Amino acid sequence: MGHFRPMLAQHNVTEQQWRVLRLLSERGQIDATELAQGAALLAPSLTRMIKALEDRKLIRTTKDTADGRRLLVRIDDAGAKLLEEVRPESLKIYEELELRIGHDKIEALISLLNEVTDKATTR
Amino acid sequence: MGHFRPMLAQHNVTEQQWRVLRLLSERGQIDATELAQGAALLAPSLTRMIKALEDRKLIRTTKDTADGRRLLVRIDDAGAKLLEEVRPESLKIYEELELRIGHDKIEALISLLNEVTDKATTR
DNA sequence: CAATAATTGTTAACGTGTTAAGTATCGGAG
DNA sequence: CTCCGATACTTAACACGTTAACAATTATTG
Repeated sequence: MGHFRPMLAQHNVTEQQWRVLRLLSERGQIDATELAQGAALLAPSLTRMIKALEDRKLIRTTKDTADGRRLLVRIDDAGAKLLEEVRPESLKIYEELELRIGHDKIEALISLLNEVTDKATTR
Repeated sequence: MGHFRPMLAQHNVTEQQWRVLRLLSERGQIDATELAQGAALLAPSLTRMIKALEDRKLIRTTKDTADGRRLLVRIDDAGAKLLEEVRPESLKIYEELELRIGHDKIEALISLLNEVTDKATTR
């Protein structure tokens, strides 16, 4: 991820915040729990992040009227704009990494990691 | 590492602190830079940790007389004792993991990770 | 030898990971 | 309808990762 961080830093966004924004861009309006799962964040981290991102108008939140416990989150204009600005460069970095490491090895690594974390978690 | 943390938590030591203590136990007295490299820690993290561990008498430090910039670190009695207490249980956990995942896959994973991080780091 | 550069470590500021405890709301059993 | 457990977050406390700026010491160069 060290390859992406400089680019993200220029936009004052962290890796995790970027992940959250991309997820919101893909899925539209979702609740915090789904967001946490999708972005691989724990609830406390997400709570902090939502505040920060909302202050910067990158996202917007509303309480679910049907279930008062749920917090619905969606991307805001500034967030969508940021993603647009970052996209071309991020695609380029991905391509470079894939070129350097090789598609097969990336697949193999992801597969092994999934298997291991799965078995290691299955107590 | 989630398997080790509960055990380490009982001794009020983090994963990283454990790594530092093991390294000191293996290598004897070494300077902070070597320690940081060996334990995969950045200098600022190590600075904080050294203070914490020294307060708890788990390690001891002295300034290098030959080179006044260097800080020499070695394990202290309480630290060695802690390692002794943790060792049997940690060996057991390693065995369980190896049993569950399989030796070959662990090797394959380590090899792939090394290769990938190497290539990904080479600019 | 003096000025400057490089090395070693520290401090500060911020964001995140992790655990535990707390609040608010929902849902179901009695 | 009420109580009570479950769910969805929030808050707090502490440790680490990361970057940048800084201090102290050593090495180099002119």
